[in-house]
Amino acid sequence: MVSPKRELRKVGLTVTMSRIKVLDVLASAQTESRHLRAEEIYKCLMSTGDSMSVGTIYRVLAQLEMAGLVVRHNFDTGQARYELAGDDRHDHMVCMDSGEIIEFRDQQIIEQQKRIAKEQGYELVDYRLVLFVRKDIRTEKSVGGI
Amino acid sequence: MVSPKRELRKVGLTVTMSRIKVLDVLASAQTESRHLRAEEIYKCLMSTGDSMSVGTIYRVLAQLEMAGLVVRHNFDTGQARYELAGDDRHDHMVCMDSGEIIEFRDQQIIEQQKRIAKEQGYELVDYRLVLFVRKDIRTEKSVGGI
DNA sequence: ATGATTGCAAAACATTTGCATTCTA
DNA sequence: TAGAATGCAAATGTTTTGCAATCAT
Repeated sequence: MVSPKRELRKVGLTVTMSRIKVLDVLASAQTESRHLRAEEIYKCLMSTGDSMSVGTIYRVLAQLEMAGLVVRHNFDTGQARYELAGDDRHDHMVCMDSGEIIEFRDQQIIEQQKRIAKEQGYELVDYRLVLFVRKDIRTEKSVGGI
Repeated sequence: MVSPKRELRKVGLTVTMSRIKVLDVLASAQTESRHLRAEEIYKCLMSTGDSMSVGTIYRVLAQLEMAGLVVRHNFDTGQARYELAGDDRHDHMVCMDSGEIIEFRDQQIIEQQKRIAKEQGYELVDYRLVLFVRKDIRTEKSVGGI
């Protein structure tokens, strides 16, 4: 994210402190590959003295998501997690032991999905893919009995 | 599902009216390839005169899920949807126009995922895959700019 | 100035839980 | 009969929203 202000203008949103602050928090979290919940963004802002109401955070996130600047995830059942949308579309794997979230990109899997959709007479518009993984200890295991 | 009672005993759950009724509703919904929300199960039971508290429905669904008799999905952000667990592991695509949910099975995509996990030094334990699709009208479109 | 944005608190919503009652084995 | 399951309602946790005050252009 070059400049929050520029990004906001580019997508037709007015430049406000709230939006800039939320983008800043997400940007700094991104360098650590973190995916934040609204509550975490709120606490993060509070800790730096930037107060903002939770309601506003949700509103800002919704607007940024609609504008395509932010992506919302639902890894687990529970709270949504947010991250900056980059040029690089990627998916996630979640380590079931450590809770660590690993990002990955794989063109092949997207092609497969397009193929599957087409086989049913549909066109792929979007998808959600999350892999639940464990450190590879050379154990032969299958998924869902397959 | 051969017999709800037998299934319940098999997984070590006592046979109660609530559990049987919920399994029945899910079984009849399954023939229409429906994935029900707790609220829908509740209404379905009410409409046939079988009253059951919402709290119980959630408790029963949680138990059935832990026992492996039921699978919980989170297609959209919002309420969870439940379906009977069958022997056949399958994934879903959601039509963005009609809201229709199509089930599909594809071994190739699972192999791809195993490969991706392994490339990162992990072992695939489970995954969530949902394709968002639209009736194929021969429009060339790409996903996420890819 | 004016329309969009925000704070605040209440509302909405799905889901969970405590406790007394009822049911299963 | 004992222990598990249920109804009911209150509690929870996340997210949304109405309205008056404030801000961006």
